Order: sequence, then C-alpha cells, then structure tokens
Amino acid sequence: MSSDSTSTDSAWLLDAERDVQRRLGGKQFDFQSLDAIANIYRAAAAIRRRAEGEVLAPYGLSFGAFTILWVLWIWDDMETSQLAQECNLAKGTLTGMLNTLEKRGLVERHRLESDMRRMMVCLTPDGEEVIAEVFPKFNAFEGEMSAGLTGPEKEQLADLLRRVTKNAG
Amino acid sequence: MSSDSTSTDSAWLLDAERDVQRRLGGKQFDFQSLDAIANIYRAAAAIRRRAEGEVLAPYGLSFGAFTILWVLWIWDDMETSQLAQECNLAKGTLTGMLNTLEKRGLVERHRLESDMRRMMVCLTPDGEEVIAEVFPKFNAFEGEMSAGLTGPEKEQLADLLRRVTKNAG
DNA sequence: TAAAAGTAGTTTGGTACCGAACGAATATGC
DNA sequence: GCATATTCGTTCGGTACCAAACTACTTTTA
Repeated sequence: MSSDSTSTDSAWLLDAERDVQRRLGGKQFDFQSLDAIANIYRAAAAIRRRAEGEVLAPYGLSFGAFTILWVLWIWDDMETSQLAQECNLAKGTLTGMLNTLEKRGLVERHRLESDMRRMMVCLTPDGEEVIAEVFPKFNAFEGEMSAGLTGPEKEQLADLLRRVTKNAG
Repeated sequence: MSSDSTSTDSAWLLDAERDVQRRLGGKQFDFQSLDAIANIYRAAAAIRRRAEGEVLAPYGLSFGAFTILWVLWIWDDMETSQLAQECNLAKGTLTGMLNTLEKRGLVERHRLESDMRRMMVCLTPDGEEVIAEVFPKFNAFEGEMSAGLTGPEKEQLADLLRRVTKNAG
C-alpha cells in the first residue's frame, strides 16, 4: 500500500497512519476519508492538551471554560441555549460550568423579563479582564501550532475544515 | 478586516468566524492561525458528536473506547503505556476504560513475564468481532463527513493536519 | 380560561478524563 | 548486595461532559 500510494509521500505519514496502511491496506476501505478525518482528531487532541497545559492552566481555565469566556467576549452576551450550541456543549453541562464561572465572578446570569424561562449570560468586568489577558496568549499559541504552514496554507486548511464542519452540522 | 482579506471569500465563512472578525477585526491578532486552529476544534467536536450518536452508540461504545479497540485491531497487541499515548489518554484514564472493556469481554490484559510491571493488552475474539463490524460503518461515516471534498482535497487536508500534529507533538 | 403541549434551564446518575499520589517491580550506584 | 532512583500500572479526588428526567414558565387550543 505505501509503495503504490499516489500523490502522498509516505515518508511524510505519521507512524500511526503507516501502521494502519500495513494492517488494512488490502481491504477496500476509504483511506482518503480515513486519513482526512482521523487526522482532525489527532490534531485537535494534541492541540487541546497543549493549550490546557501551557496556556490555560495558569489561569485555572479548562478548555471548555475558556471557550465560554471567548464566545461571550465576541458576542457581548448570549442566551444559554445559544451559548451551549456555540460551545458544542449539552445544556446540562453548560449549567454546571456556568455555576463554576459564576462562583469565580467571571460571568453573570440574568432572567429575561419578557420570558422568565430564558436566561442571558454575560461577562463580568473581571471575566472580561481575564479573557482579554488570556486570548492574546492563546492566539500566539495558535500561531506556534501552525508555524509550519504558510499563510495561504492556513487559509486553505481553514477552508477545508469549514466545509467538513458544514457537512457535519 | 473582512474588506481587505486576501483570498478568503467572506461569504464562505462560518457565522462564528464572521462574528469574530466583527468583534476583533481592529485588533492585531493572527487571524490566519486563529481560523485554521479554531476550525480544527469545530470540525472535531461536530464529527465526534455525530459519530458517537449515529455510529457508536448502537454498540455501546464511547469515542474513546472505539479508539482503543481500533488501535488494538491495527497493532494486534500493545503495552498500555504505548496504547495510552496512541489514544491520547492519560494512563490513569486508560486503566478505567480497560476495566470497562475487560468486563465486557472485549480486551484482555497480561503481565509481561520479563518485566512484571508492564502490561500487554490485546483484543479478545469478541472484541475483534465488534471492531470488525463497527469499523466499516465508521469508515463509511468518515466518507459522509468529507463528502464535499475531492480526493486530492482530502489528501491535502490530511497533509496539512499532519504537519500541525507534528508541530504540536 | 383552563387543560395540554411546548420550551428553557436545572438536577441527576453515570462515564470519561486528568493530574498527583501511591505501591510494586526493576535498574542503578557505590 | 543493599539503598536509591526509576518506571510501570493503579488508585484517588476532582472536573468535564452527556442523556434523560424534572421543574417552572409560556403558548396553544378548545
């Protein structure tokens, strides 16, 4: 399999991919899709772990908590249902995480006057201070993680992933 | 920012990305890296959720459990330390998940005779049967998730992610 | 206008996951 | 050859996360 691969130079495959080809090369599987999709998790897991350890841990933020602060920073305020969707969290999960963030004084919840079922969430000044301090470091970290790619390559990566995400949504 | 962007057509941006630009467009951040890296999570989270719901749940497998079975299928057997690394899991986490899989009779553990600290893990015949049945469905699912991409685009996506992963490792 | 249906957030029970502390087995230094 | 350091896997305490049941509120409907 590795000897007759078409445009992909086998010397550039991850060890894991090479072993997959050795084990399954004879079978009729969709290896192009396998490589594309599996590498999404590999990259996501590797990046997430490093981000939590190197950038977020000093602020006592999990990746999910950081995402919540980030989303509220971008949108100013938001209903919890929309926030859960934006952060890829189940609504029950979001409740717990907002409790934690609220105890730390980083976010605030308010019921909507017009509909007492619904809840608006926004950053407190403290929360805004935290995200404004963390995000530049996170963005620099993102730069490190994609350091091997040229500008156009980063744009293309974003574009290809965008199309996968739309497909999966 | 969106008006002077170079090759990225704003009409193709995800809603989330557009809002980010509206909020942070004036600041000096590395938007190319931001888009590239942030879209990795977005895609990974969306795919993982759908995979668990549509492909794995009928077999009672979490994404992590599926990954363990898959890795053991490819490598035949493996030491737990290596398995943890391959699955992107902390070793303590792996212990618990192997307990679960062992109770279900899908994997077996054996101490190495030559070094009683170390542990080999392998699939049972039942485990092999499960992964051999699940994986083709999972692979078909991967095809669906990347359906909007041409073959060469999938290869390029895999290649770009590979370089990010190596960078993060 | 009152019952039924729908909707939003919370609670609950359970798994997944991590880091740190631990104990057993092996390797190393003197 | 024995203390020390190292290296395994496991245990422990805690957070993150989900799906399903639940509660409180609102809308629909008759």
